[in-house]
Amino acid sequence: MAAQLDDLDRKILVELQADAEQSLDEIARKVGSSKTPVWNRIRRMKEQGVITRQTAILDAESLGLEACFFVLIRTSEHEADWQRKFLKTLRERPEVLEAHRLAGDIDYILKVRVKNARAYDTFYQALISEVKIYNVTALLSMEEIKATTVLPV
Amino acid sequence: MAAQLDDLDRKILVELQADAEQSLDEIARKVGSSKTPVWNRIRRMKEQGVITRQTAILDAESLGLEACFFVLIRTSEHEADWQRKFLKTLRERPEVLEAHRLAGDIDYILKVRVKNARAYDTFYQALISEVKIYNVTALLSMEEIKATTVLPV
DNA sequence: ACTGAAATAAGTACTCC
DNA sequence: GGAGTACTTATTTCAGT
Repeated sequence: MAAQLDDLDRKILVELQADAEQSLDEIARKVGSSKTPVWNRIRRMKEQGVITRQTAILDAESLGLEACFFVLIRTSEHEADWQRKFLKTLRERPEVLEAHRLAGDIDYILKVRVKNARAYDTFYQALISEVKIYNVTALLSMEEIKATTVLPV
Repeated sequence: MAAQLDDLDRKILVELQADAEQSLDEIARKVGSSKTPVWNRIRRMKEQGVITRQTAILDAESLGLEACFFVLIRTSEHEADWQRKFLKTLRERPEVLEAHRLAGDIDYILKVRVKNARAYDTFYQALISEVKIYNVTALLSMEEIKATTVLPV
């Protein structure tokens, strides 16, 4: 699954993660190469799935999404049918930004972005009405210390 | 802090979040407008900070980052000096993708992406050697069910 | 694989409505 | 505030090394 990447590829990825709006010329200059090889490598990395997509990152506060919760979920149900329904709900709800199935004591963790605590409660009520959940702990974020999409390459 | 956005602004944000590589013409067509207003609105939203930046999203697996941990941290220290050092450490470490200060029982939550469990342990040892921490629980992700940068607009 | 240049397409700015 | 258009700049392709 891990792609073969050389130093030049990695330098290009650093630049694209920092700012995907830079022109090819600019990226080429920064990584010490020229347009064509940079372009060919970007194309190859897109084909290989190393570069998934290019997106605009928005400021949650500006959109009025001022509350962020991490939700720890324990469940008693582990049947295929229950899980399918649960996962479907998570994928469909736009306020769920992340969802992971965990090893150990806690079964799932979610990251949920909403307008305020009331909106979280609405989400929570909807979630537990759709699927049976044994135990839920919501952790309220007071301060986003760091949030980056930049992976170390 | 919340910006005033109309329907057209929101439609543009939907498109930019879905795929920031689309041309202005394409976005204009999809949102039912023309180049000039779309361009002016994008520029305005960048100035206002609604659009933070544009970035390439990479596939963690392709980069060999196969392990993801959520780290719950309790601390006995709440002095300004300790906190400054702790936050500095988190911001400097590229494997820490997210860090939030929480309300309640648990003080901090981190999202950490590393190559494997051994790499996590290296990170953990480095962290606790730099700052005094009362209690740490690491939750290992078995499966990334959902991970999106798309905010509901 | 990289260089350089040519062809195509997109971004930017201006005028008019 | 939006449409149309002219101008500038970037992306993409291709021949040559």
